[in-house]
Amino acid sequence: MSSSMKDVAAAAGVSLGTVSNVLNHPELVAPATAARVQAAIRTLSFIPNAPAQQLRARRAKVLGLVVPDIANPFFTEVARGVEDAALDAGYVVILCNSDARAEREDRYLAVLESQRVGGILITPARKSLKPLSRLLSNGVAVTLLDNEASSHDVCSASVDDTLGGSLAADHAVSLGHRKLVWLAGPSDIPQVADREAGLTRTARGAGASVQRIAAEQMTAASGDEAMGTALAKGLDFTALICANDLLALGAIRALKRAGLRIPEDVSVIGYDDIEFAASASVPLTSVRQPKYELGHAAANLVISECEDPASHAHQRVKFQPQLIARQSSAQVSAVGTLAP
Amino acid sequence: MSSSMKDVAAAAGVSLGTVSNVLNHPELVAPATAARVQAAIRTLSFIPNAPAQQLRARRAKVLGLVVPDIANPFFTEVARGVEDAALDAGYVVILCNSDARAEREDRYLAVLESQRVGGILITPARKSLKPLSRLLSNGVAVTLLDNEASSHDVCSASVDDTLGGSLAADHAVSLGHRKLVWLAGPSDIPQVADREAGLTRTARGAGASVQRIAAEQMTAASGDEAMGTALAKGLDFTALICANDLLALGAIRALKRAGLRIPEDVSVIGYDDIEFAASASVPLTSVRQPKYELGHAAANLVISECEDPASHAHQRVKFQPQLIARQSSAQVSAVGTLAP
DNA sequence: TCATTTGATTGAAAGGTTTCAATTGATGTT
DNA sequence: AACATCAATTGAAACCTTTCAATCAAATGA
Repeated sequence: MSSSMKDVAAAAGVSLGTVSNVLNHPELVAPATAARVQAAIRTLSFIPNAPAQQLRARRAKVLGLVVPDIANPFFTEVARGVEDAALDAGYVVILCNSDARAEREDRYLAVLESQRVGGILITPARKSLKPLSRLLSNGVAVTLLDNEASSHDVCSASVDDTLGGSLAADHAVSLGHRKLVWLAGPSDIPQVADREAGLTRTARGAGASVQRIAAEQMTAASGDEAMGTALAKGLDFTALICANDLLALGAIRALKRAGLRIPEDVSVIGYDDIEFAASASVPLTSVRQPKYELGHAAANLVISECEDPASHAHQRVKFQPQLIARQSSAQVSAVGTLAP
Repeated sequence: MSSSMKDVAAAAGVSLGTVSNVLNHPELVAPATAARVQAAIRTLSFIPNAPAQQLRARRAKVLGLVVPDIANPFFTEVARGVEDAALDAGYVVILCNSDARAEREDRYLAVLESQRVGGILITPARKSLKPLSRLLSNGVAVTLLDNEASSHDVCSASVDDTLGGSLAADHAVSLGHRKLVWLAGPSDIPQVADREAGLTRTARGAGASVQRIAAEQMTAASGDEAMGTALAKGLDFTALICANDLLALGAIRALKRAGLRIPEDVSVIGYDDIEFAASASVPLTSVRQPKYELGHAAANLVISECEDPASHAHQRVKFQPQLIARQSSAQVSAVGTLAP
């Protein structure tokens, strides 16, 4: 059905090599010939066979995008940025949700290796870059997404999470809060660890206390559960800072169930500023990250490495977060909140 | 760097064909030989070259997923279903956001044709299947996603949108509402048209009136804008039914800005039941669609066609929607709402 | 023992592209 | 008229896999 360069060559009465030259090195071929070949391409509606090109080139114009969960609006927007950059450069994106599980991540990395993708954008499920070393030594371009590179053989695009944590703490403190609760996610997520570090440093520096709660996953359901459990045990605080907006949305549900008013009894601050933060039951104060830009920048980094590995210098792009104040946070009230 | 079957053959002291047989037809090779080959595969950590396999097979174990916008949580969940089914079957998914624009969709279809993908899952940007005919005649398996097939050369997986519209109308009517507003999206989206048809038929059958407003896109921003404009012009209604949840979330913002209370002054009903519907400023009554299942089923349809095109019979899988009542809808109040 | 069957392995071809050394034909130089 | 130069085109090899007809060796049957 679909025609090959051989068919085009026959139709135009030239050799295979010439067709290839028309496509890849037009300056080498006589204008008249080129026109004849182009005409043949159109009449046969020839479309190049990408797998054959990939076989020849030993690298595919394909990127693997490995994220914990595309259902998290943060990553959804990042993905849009990645995809737009990829399409512009003639690349295609394979979507890989690791569910933050090492086993599933490994499975995908093997698939991507098999596909001979040119580059991988990954928000790793674990700290070590070991699982990526095979790929790296095979010349696959790897860029860390929303993680800062610690080693020197990869690029990274990230947002300053320490600063973000600090911004959240500043905001709470400036509103008079001194008893903070930090709703963290799994402790092995580096972004969460950085936010926590920035938060606690800034909060304690300002004389505020920080109690730590951990949710099992970075989801609303998990945030609801963790907050519910903590409230049941008793908790003395006036502000809640969450590792991301999904946790915050879940936590708000738990707080409301416990009869607490937001922001009168508790101020809540999220992280990411997902689109739904603004339409939440209480519009959520949050630390905004430039999500689309993050994805776009990361994709451009890998692509540039793919296109010209020799002259590529690894880079670390770091964006700045920004605090967006909404109704979920307010001046601390005169009366304290519940004790056990 | 990375080793080929040739290397494995050399290491194991057998021919290329034997290595291939170990991988694809193990029953043909002597156990001892097989073991030797497997050992070589492990020591060389051989991973098959997918592009070469694809070239040979003339079809890649790759699916194209073409959706209007992955940032819409509805499609995000659908995508998760697709991806999980694909991974289980050893397929990989290329993510394509068409932005509901024909031009971008066409661009992606060309890319997917070039990639020689085995199958395509698509929520088309336009009614006609013309743009897909090339693919179809090249033997690519196509399954319509969230659209019912009208022709007989494709499978489809969809949700009964007419019923969904009807459920929404029933709900409003049963709460005593007689003046409904339908906040539609672009009129060329078939899902929206079906929902509207079900809605108006049921509503009028019950003696309720339906006024129509249209948003330009299926996004919260667009819903906010359309609702705001309509309210400014004056509107007499007690219930608002929206073509999807994003529109509803946006419309709620506009309603609140106009000083209307939900559900006291206006009942609002969404569509999709995205995760955030429950955490919205007013928990949203919505028509739930089995999103993950939809994606999963659609992916399994294409995959089964890819695997065995000969014995494949095209199918139309249709899911049932379900109304989820939350706080945004309530019994109509004694007093009417605002008139111009 | 020879012929036949069975089981295991091999070698070569095909799939579509790109690259590069080699060839052709024409133009310009002496 | 013989030669060098240059532009345009060609042919073949390589990328890696799968398939299938062909080969080989051992075992079975007569």
